[in-house]
Amino acid sequence: MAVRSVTLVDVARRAGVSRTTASYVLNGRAERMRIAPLTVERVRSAVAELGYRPNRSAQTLRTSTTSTIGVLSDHVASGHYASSMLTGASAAARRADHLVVIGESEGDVDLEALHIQEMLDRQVDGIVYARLVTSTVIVPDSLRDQRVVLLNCVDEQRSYPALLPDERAGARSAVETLAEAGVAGDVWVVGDDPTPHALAGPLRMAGIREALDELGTPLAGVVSCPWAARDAHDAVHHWLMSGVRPGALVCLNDRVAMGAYQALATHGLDVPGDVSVVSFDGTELATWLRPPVASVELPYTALGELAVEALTGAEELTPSIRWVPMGLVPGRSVPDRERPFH
Amino acid sequence: MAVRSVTLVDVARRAGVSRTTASYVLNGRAERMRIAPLTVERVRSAVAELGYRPNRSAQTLRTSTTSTIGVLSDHVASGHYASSMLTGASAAARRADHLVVIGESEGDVDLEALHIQEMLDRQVDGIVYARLVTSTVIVPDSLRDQRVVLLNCVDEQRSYPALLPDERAGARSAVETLAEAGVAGDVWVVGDDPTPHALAGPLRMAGIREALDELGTPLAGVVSCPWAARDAHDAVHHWLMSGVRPGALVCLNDRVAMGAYQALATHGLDVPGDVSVVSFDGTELATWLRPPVASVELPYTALGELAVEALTGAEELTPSIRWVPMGLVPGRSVPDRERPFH
DNA sequence: ACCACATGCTGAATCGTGTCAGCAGGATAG
DNA sequence: CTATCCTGCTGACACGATTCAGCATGTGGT
Repeated sequence: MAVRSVTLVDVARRAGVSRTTASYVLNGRAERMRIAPLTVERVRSAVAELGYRPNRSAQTLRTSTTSTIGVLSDHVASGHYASSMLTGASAAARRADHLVVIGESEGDVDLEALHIQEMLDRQVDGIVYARLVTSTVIVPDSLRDQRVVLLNCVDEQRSYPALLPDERAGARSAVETLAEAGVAGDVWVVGDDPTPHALAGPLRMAGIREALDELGTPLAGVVSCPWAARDAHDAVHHWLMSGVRPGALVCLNDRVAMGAYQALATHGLDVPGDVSVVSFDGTELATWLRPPVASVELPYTALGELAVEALTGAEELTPSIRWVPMGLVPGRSVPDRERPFH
Repeated sequence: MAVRSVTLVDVARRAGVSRTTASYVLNGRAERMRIAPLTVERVRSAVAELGYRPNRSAQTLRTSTTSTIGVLSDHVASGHYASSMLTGASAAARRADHLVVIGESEGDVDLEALHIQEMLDRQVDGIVYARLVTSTVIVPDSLRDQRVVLLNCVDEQRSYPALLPDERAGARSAVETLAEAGVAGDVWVVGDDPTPHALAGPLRMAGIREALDELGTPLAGVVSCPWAARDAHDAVHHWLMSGVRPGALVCLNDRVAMGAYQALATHGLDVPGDVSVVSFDGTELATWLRPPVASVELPYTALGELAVEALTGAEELTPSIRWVPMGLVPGRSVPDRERPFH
């Protein structure tokens, strides 16, 4: 701070060349500008000896680029998993020599506007507009004409590039997991579509129905409840009281699966002995249950990475939806076909 | 982008004054510089009419300040709760008209060094050096002479200001919760200190022991296990097999509590009817258990806020540890004295 | 001997702002 | 009438980089 830092002039002086030449070397224009290899070498070693680091603000002032990506989200944190989106974003940013600045709107439009203003003032090179829960959004006008990628959401006009988890394919793989294990008996879904703008529910349901239909074993039914552990417990508990004995449960998220586990235990039903269970989200919670539940993973890390890669890459951004594959976090909640009685 | 943005020159021209005068007005130096009130007004309205926003990079180039705080962490995400630290940081930053840039080192020293370099290159006004798990750290040399606040960690030399959860007081309040509920029978701790540099375990143990000693009912014993659901289940399960019947369990974190719940259920023990349970961390997991477990909350949001406030504030940063209070997330895992039988 | 051309480099303008030093002109003092 | 002071403003340099246009010098062709 106190010591005046090394500037390009210092480097140039040390290398015995002009500032211009030094600049060309550092910006990889040495070739095109016909700088002699020997001179290039002199500049390079001057940089190394002096520990020169370019002043980012000065560069920004000239070039209007900052090597910075803004990530704007309604809730960075609250969702246990969503924050791994930041992990992905941060990693991708580093690879591209960028930095990530974050803004959390907490669902408040005014707060969001302020964050956007701050980011634009700082001339971020691109903005990731993210939602915790997959949903349809109205992108603020202030982002028009900016480099924007929507993460886990889409705008109604489809005028921005968007990244969404491929829930449909994910749902199919959940059903396939059950099929491969040779699950006998009826397959039921637990949960339903809770909020109006949320997209995951319907897509998951569609994928499940499709896959089951193709297998010739249509969905036995749906136990409807909000996507929370407590609600799921109560719903499944009452449902089991009626005497139904399902072969498998497809829980629409891990918290629902947790509630279902609790209810199954109360009724003396063993997982996977009596009932198989698969779930969605792939949170750590899935691994904490006994037995761990097989869960279709929300690809938050990949979403974060892909979004930042799109923004830092040179390619044009085209408005279109990209469906990001969901992996399966394996569990012991489905019988193992190889060793069925282990 | 295409349209050249409004600069201070435009404002000055419109107000019919020099750039200097406009600058003085905007920096609140009008008074000291004896700018006539009428002139001030003219500049103000020119700013409003033109929608002028100062160019941050140009300001930085002159002043060497960026109104930006860097948050450097080993794992922003993986810990379900830690990310609320970012929520706090982001909120506090907004209040101070600052922005937060993040860097996740994933425990890799080289990666950390790169992130630090990027942040220093961008001349952040301060850095929050954070750890997911409370621990003793060695702060990289590159941060010497920078404005740094340690969050959830301390350096051995105690040469930086540090924020730590007040685990000791938190542990006492956990025990008090049990005492107030009139818990009968022996109190046992589940868990132990798992990793060498982690600080939370010993502090929690110390607080628990102190509080119990003061109550005249010393700790009955410790069921030792790593801080994970599965390990806790196995440990508690085996322990219960030996016939012990505890009055209350103090679980050293929520995942341990989850494992303990599973084992208690296997042995037909009811919470809180047969055994009371309190826990630490205050994650959402605590609320998902049946019944929800009372848990001493890690104050991540507050830590984030306080760290950023310290860095954006004008006060000197003094090397010292500040213990941040931990709240109690209420649960139904302890009998309610008012209505003991529900 | 002359022009054309390639080679290897540099001078100077520019980005938008902050701020020191100083300048006109009127009021006041001696 | 001159010297001094205050009021209200402005000129010009600096921050550290990028980049266009141009300037010597050598080299080959006719």
